[in-house]
Amino acid sequence: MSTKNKILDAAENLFAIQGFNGTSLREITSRAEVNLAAVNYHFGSKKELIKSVMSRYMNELSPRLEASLVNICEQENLTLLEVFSAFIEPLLSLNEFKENGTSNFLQLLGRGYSDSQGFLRWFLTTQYPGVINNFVKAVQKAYPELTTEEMFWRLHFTMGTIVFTMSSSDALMDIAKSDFDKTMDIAGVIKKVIPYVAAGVAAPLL
Amino acid sequence: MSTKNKILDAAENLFAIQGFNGTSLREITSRAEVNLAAVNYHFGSKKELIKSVMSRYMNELSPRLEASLVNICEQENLTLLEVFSAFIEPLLSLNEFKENGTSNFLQLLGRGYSDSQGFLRWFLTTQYPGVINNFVKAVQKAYPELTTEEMFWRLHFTMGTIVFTMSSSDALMDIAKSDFDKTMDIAGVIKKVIPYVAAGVAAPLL
DNA sequence: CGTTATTTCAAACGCTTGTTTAAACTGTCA
DNA sequence: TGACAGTTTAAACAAGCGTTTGAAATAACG
Repeated sequence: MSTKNKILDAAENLFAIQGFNGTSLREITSRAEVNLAAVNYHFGSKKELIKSVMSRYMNELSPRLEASLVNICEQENLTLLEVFSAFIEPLLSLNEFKENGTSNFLQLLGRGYSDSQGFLRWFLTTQYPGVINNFVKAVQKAYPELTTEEMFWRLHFTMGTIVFTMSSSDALMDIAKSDFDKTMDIAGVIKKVIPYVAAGVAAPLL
Repeated sequence: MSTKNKILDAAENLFAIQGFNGTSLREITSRAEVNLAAVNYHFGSKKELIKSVMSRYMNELSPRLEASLVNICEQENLTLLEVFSAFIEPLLSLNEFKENGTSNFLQLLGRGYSDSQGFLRWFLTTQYPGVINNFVKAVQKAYPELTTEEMFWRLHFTMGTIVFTMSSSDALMDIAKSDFDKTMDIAGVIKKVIPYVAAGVAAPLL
């Protein structure tokens, strides 16, 4: 395995657990068993390393996501639950792409919204605008009465729910294990959260 | 104003915007216009300062919150929307206690879940257990079919929605202003989010 | 007043951070 | 073989961090 990939893998796992600010280059290079200077040699800076870690997932995910959403849009009598499921399916497929892929990616996404003053949010929305556009289109088809403004709010609430849940999923799964003696994985958590957000978006207008 | 309070105010605002790890003591003391060593003199350490910032709010909020929840529990035919409204009212009252109180507190709460490897979560749940207990009781009365485990998950989803929304409320309100020409304040955002989370918690069991 | 106790202050401490340097090593091709 | 590009390495860099120090300033009290 190349030095570059060793760094990407180590960085990804540490970033997911400890956040971007909370992970030092020395931790990364020591876990990757490469020299400290290798990060700056191969990526230029820590910030660029973060972008590379995210891009590796987004380049894999973005086409699948758009395809899945476009596909579901052709369906008649579309429900919100189906829309969200269409969104989730490519996410879960990241586990085939990489071990713990789904979990890592969603946790990284969550970190990106709280760490590093939102530069990751800018990066994702400007680099991958097709995803959100197709998602909005699908929701609009499933729930046409929803005004654009109301949808704006509810989709951001949904984003928040997912992102927050994933970034603290380890802690939540631990509590669930000790309180209810139920072992849970990321897919299980997602199964719990989908009905929640679907119902939220589908909430009746006042 | 005392040095201690100057530090608390400066720390609170900076923590809310930049997170705990992202804010240095030098930033805090320079904005508070006090000496750097004052933090360690008055609070002992940065960690204790964080606790103090949170305690100032929790000591104000916790009794009001419990009273409001106990009060609503006496009602017949309780709905989830009423339960959440009972929770929100004391939160909004923090604005009378302190300028930007509601917004700051909720943002800090959000930071506490992602920054500093969750020690704040431990702090809050062990120091203020009454709040969550009463809330669970109220939800249970409004929606008795919900199992304890399902409620655990949905309440954490709700927490995530609120916390994420509040921590990015400034950005969201800006977008709403430019896209829909609608000026929004924190109370307005909360009015939007309440039906969403109420519907989420009330989602039918599969 | 003088004597404590409390609070402030500038300066330094030891440590960690991301980044850079220049030398050493590796493989490739003439 | 010798030369050259690509890569790795140990060491150092400057800057920032939380914390500690001991003396100066201030407040409180008999």
